[in-house]
Amino acid sequence: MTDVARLAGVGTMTVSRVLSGTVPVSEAAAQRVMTAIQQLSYKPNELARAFRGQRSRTIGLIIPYLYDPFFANCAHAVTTVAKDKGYSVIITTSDEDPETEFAEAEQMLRRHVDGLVVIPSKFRQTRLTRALFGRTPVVVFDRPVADEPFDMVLVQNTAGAHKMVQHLIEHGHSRVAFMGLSRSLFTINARFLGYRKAVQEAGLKEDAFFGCQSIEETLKALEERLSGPNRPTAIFASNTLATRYVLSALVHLGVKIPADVAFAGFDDFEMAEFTSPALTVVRQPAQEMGRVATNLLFDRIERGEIPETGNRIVLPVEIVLRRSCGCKHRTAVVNR
Amino acid sequence: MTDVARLAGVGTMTVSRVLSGTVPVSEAAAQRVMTAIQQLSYKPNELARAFRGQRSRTIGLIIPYLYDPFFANCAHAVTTVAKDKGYSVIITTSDEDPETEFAEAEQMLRRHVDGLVVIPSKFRQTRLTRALFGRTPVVVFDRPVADEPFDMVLVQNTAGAHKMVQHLIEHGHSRVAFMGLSRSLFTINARFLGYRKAVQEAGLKEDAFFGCQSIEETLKALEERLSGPNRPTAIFASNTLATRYVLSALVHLGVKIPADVAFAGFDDFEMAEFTSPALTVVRQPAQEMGRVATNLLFDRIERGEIPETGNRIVLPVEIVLRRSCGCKHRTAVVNR
DNA sequence: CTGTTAGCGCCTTCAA
DNA sequence: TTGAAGGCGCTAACAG
Repeated sequence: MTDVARLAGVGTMTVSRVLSGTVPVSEAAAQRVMTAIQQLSYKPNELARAFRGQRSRTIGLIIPYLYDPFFANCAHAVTTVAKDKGYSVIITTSDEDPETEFAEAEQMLRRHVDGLVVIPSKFRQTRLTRALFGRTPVVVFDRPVADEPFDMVLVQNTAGAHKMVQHLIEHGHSRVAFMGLSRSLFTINARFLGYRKAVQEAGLKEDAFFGCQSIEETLKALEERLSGPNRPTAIFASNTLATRYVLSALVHLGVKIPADVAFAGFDDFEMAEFTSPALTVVRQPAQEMGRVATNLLFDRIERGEIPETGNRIVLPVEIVLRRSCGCKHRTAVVNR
Repeated sequence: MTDVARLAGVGTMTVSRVLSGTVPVSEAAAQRVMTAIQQLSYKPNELARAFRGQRSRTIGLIIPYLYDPFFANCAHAVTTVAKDKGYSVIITTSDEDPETEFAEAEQMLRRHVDGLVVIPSKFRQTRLTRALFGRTPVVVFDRPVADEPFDMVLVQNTAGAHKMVQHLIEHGHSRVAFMGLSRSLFTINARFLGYRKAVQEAGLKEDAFFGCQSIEETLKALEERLSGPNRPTAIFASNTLATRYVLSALVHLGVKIPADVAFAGFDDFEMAEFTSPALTVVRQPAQEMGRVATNLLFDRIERGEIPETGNRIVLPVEIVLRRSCGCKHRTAVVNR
């Protein structure tokens, strides 16, 4: 910058002012500065700028995994909004581990990000607290943090599952099994609650399995159930991973969908219409959620305010009726 | 830091040394410093550290999209390796646009990243040059940059496609169609070259379509071909997007796989075994590629060297034989 | 082993 | 409208 100033025959402050454009600078000086910048191909040092100023123009993004298409879609929206705002994004994965998440959040704070967007790890185990972040705004999404006043953006997990299971019941199924990973994941638990509500309302018995950690365990659980006396006639898988394991098990067991058992899942994915049969699912707006969360964060950053009690925004889901539930018609999308 | 030093009754340098751990500090002083850090819950300012020192302990990652599971997997590996090394990752998407890519690369340079990992946008259109980056190491992967001495990590696009198409031909197909997005994408073109080689070696006629930009265009192209005189009996789709569009078109046209036409794709994905029928594909090691590229980058960063001519590492692909090609046996993976 | 000095590049403050 | 001074938090280099 000193070089630019010297070449332009002005002080460094004039260069700074030309760059920021906030304070009036004479036309002539501005011209000379611009030329000098060109000639020297001067690049402002954002590190120094962030260090000196109050803003790093960087936000942090913490998600469980990037290889999961759902989280990747969320992340895509975050990076897109940030780019539009001229912000950089520091990204990291927590691997669903509260300790990693905590350490990564601290690291981002040490890097003085202007704000964070986080998909928190396991509910009631996450160590993220409002106090940890001081005056740095934070928006959590997809999953909430218990008892902390963060802004949060969620989807209708319970209502979506409820509606989906109702649909299965309307197909005449009286034994619907719920397949999930773990109740310690907020979304899975919320979906389970929707499942339970629908089942209870219909006067049916609930049958939930929370051990879909691997193909093997899922297969074992399904094998038991399907050979037992209260054989389920429909299965609701609470996320795409569970869906995959369930489908694998069903193929392995030679069970036909929807003839032998009907199937519905939570979370749509690109190939869902080409599976055999096409899958009926609850579709959640992954990118929309990331976008809303990030916009909310920028609101907070721009206003410099930390809310006493965070907003809670709940986005609607859609029911996508394909074939696995037993529907005969063409694919239909039902808005709630 | 001054506060910590005062509380510990030492100079700031001692605090700095305790933190970095590079220079010996007396046991007693170190203890007092640690206690003071605890008490004040002091957090080093990484921004200042990066600004002052030579290293920002940050790398940049530029990929076309994050919503594409293949790229997301690549990104996952990059962030994982970086985390292991104690580095942060600034991520951004180029949207396959050379201008955006260029601007984002400059932005990262202004942020003084220690190195960059990039999946370059369109071949021969990308504006990334060695000169742009000065002494900052760069590793490109998945796709090369023409005429620039970057380190690059690729997969066997041509050989994989060649082998896959050979397999189709071995099934007795004499008219194999190639479906792709655009020859301006390096990978698609490389796969096309493998296709062409296999077709020519078998003395067959090539039939390639490069307009799979949308379902509609793909449908139109396929409709023409399948109703024409030289109806293809097998289709090779050169990436997952093309696969999706082709499957959609085939469903729409009521064409049965593999009875009416056989099918094979490039790039495996999680649900490929549950499509109808299970898809035969070339599997590329997405995470492995990201891992290798990032390790290579850290090598460069640690050695502080910019290669005159970049390394070119080519990773092997696998052929995953499922049902869509016409194979009757169970899924088999063939290493090349 | 430890402290002092100095300065990274920028921008806020103040004075001209 | 412009420039000079000063300092953000940290660490390399040099004393001690």
